[in-house]
Amino acid sequence: MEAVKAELNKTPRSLSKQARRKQLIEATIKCIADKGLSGTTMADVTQQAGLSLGIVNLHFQSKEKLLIETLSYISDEYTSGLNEIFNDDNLTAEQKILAHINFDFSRKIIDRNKLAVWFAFWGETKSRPTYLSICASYINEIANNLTALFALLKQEGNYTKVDPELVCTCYTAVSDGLWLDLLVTPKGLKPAQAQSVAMHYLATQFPNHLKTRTGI
Amino acid sequence: MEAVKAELNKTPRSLSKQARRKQLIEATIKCIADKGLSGTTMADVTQQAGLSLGIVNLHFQSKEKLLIETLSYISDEYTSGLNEIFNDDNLTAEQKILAHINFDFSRKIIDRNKLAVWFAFWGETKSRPTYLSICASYINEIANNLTALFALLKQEGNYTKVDPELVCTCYTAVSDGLWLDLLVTPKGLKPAQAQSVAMHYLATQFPNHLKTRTGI
DNA sequence: AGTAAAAATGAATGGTTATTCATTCAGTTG
DNA sequence: CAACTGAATGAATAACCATTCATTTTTACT
Repeated sequence: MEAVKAELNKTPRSLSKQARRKQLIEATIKCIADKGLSGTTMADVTQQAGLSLGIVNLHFQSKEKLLIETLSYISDEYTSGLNEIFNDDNLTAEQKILAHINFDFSRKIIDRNKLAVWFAFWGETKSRPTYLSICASYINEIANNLTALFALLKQEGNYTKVDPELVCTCYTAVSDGLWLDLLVTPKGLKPAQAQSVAMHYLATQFPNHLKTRTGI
Repeated sequence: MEAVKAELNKTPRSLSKQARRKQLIEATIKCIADKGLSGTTMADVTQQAGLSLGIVNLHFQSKEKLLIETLSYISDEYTSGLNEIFNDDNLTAEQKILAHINFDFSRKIIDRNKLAVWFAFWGETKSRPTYLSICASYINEIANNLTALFALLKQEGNYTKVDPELVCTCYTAVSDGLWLDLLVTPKGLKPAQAQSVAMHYLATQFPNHLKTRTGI
């Protein structure tokens, strides 16, 4: 999240500090996936990182701050990936939508450890407003961008009956619901299947642009 | 969940025992919504119920068992409501689907306290297989019933291109995703809006039977 | 009313865990 | 190489919390 600052401030010391924080955040992701949010202790995290017990407080002051940084970390990864797509002037609206859906179901994003972290935090959202506030801003930003893309495609393809805002809400819900499926998997949904389900929905709205793949 | 047993075994004593368990489970739901799964202590639950500290261990043996019973409680409420619809021989396939969607977004079900509990447990699912096993069986049962209904409607309406299983997966994802929206609500989605989003999806598949309401 | 059984209470217990900080270790500089 | 600086360690601390159980209260039945 402070990658830029780290780049500029490039003494070996501070770089290593950045790296250590990242190492601890990634250990935290692993622990939350393995033991749940309530089940992860400082001892777990530091052991997972192969470091000593006191290290988290040294770098993050408190457990709570480590958790917040962990949520920010995966939020940033997701948002910045999408922004790259939105801001790529070489892509048409259709291509951006395709890139978006590809990204939503790419290995990097639907990694089950990270999904477990997402849902662990969402589950605590009502009781911890801080967690919500980290997500709230990016959720709205993405929704606005996506709605704009759907509006463009509507114009381009003369889909007079399409309501871009509705499609955005519905697509986002499909995507979130499929993420949950991928995490929970009693049915054993595979990433590629999940992606084609999402695609199937968009194809109902923009049939001339997007074709559903065969089968699920 | 053992309502039947309680009915048969109707001494005042056992009825009261049943009632006390329910009281504690409902206090637990409130606490999980207010303080999160990790933040809920025995003292919180018993205080919320207006009872003494030791009462949970008396009725549930342990905190873990209380949590499991709480998840079972809301699972059963959901499943039994849906089964009533599925098993109602007076309804056509179309009516059952409509009843299903109405139920999915009824006050009783999308109560934010209960949504918070659903997501709290789903967030821990990967690390606690017990939680998953409670949900897994009912998830598959509902999916089978719903798929069958979609297959019926397909036949009835000659929707040759509809894939009932795909529609079931997608509808379920939409519904789950909207539940998340209703819990998190940075956009402030209202229950009625959520329902019409779900309806909008089904209308893309069965346009002659289901009409989307105007606006979201 | 009297008694026995069941339910409820909450102080005490013991285990767990976040945080602190005196000490050790490693890297840098003159 | 010696002195210095900041990172890392982990034993000790203090707070928290689930569980236990001796005691009290309520209920059921005679």
